[in-house]
Amino acid sequence: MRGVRIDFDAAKPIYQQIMDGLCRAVARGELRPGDKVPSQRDLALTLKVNPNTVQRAYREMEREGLLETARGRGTFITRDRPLLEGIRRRLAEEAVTAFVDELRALGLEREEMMELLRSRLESERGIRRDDDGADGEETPRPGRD
Amino acid sequence: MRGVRIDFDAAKPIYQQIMDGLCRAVARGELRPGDKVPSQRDLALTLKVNPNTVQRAYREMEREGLLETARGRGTFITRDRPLLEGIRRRLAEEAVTAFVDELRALGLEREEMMELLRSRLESERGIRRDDDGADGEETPRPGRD
Amino acid sequence: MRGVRIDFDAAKPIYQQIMDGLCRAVARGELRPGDKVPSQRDLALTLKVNPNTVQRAYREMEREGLLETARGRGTFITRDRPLLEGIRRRLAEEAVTAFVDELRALGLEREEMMELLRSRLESERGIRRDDDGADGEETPRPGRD
Amino acid sequence: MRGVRIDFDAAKPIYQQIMDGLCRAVARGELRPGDKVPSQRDLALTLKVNPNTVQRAYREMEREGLLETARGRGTFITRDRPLLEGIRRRLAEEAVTAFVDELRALGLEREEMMELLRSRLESERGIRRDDDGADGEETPRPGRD
DNA sequence: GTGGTCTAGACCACA
DNA sequence: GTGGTCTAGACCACT
Repeated sequence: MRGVRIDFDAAKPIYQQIMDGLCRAVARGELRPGDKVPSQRDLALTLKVNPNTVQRAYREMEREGLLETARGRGTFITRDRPLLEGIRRRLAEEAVTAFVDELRALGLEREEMMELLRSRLESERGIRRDDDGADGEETPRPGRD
Repeated sequence: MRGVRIDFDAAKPIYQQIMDGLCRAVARGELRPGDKVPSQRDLALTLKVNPNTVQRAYREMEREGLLETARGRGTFITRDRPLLEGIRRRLAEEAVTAFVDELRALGLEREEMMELLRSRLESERGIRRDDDGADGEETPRPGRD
Repeated sequence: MRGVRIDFDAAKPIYQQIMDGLCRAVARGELRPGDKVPSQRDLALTLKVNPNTVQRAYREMEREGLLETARGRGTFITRDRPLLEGIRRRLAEEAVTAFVDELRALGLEREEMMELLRSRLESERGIRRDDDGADGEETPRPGRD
Repeated sequence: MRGVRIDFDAAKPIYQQIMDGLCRAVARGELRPGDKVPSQRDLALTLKVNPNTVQRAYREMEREGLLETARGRGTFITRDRPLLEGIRRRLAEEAVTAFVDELRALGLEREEMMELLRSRLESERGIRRDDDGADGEETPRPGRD
């Protein structure tokens, strides 16, 4: 859960930011099938948001099948691995679609898109060196609780 | 303005969808510096939206410098080419940033991102033929967020 | 919306009672595809519940596809008639299933079930005379009939 | 007690599921007046639930008069046959009430209700053969821990 | 301590 | 005026 950061000024609602954070934590393997996620109250405290907001995020994710709640015991990552993998796939596909659609709408050709991405990844190579943590991604995490 | 499609169920506000559509039309060269854009009333009619909504879109774009209003004569794309190019650049950069950030959050490496994009562009090569390349909206699904 | 009554003492959450009431109003044809449903605030006032509670009911029904919201204009019954009919069918099927399962668990045979239902319908024939339309509740709570 | 199945994901509290299961076992004659029921510990083990949960179920049933505890000897089904029969009757009546109310809310007429039930019983005739008739819960869902 | 429901009231964005 | 989000805090039920 280390990677979840809330941007209170973002256009995206907080509860969706929480969902995104959790989805990605699972996609990255930081949270594994069957793992317990923080209690609504705990997560609310650490993120400094209202418990209701966390609850909404959890509820929506339960609807998607990502989470399962056990009355009085807590909330858990589903053990349905195919579903988890499907979510990861879907998120990646959506990212590609958004990228390609947007750039095509701007009139870029295939080669330009590839080049744009390549140069970005290249230029970031140097930058992302010391900042591992400012972004919160890509670092292997220790076991929780 | 052919490429502007309004999705009334999308999460994104309609006035922003209009702004996006216009920005992209300019970026693509479909609308050129100094061109007259449709009157607010006309655009509202063709898009079947509330005139207030078009007005808001135009107002915001005027604030950005993209549009200029000549009282009594209509509204025009600015002739400030650097500004137009800047907008295009900004949109493209934002798209790359969103793409890279999202995929990194999912744990993908540089090579995987490149590969993902390449395969998508490859697979689309045959498919996209009839639909003019003027799609421009991320998710064709209704209602969700 | 006439049939929606809230039982604040029922075990079933209020927002679900609202959902039930609306579903049934649609099933009965009282609300038709494309109809506008009361605004969250209005319904909250008439039912004397908190607007948030109505909102939750609406949100869940939107998720089910029964409702559609148009930004700033209101909330509407979906025009997807097959879906509506499907909901009606599902509700009826679930009722039958619950009935049969429960009575079978009590050891009743087919004929007994039929007889039980017949006698109930028979005995109600006289009672239900004046109160038609003022029903819409399912709770087997005290003080009825 | 063979018929008691716990659905940990169901909306209904586990202790009530236990109560339901026991009530029905008695109603079906599987458990007879004066019979000893499993100790709280044993039942908790076989159902894989928390002993507290079984305790609560037993406590509530004792309150209803269905169970009687003989200190040091165990817990027994009451010998009060009228009370047992009353419970059975009550459960059956409640089932009928729920059924009729729900279908009426959907706008069905008496004849349609009868027909709906008849067709269901008919169609099940062939299917139910192997599974002992001891199902008793509405929605069969997976999910365990 | 866990999640679930509900209220009251605030603020925002959209049409 | 419409729905959407969020907070604060209360109370409940289950384990």
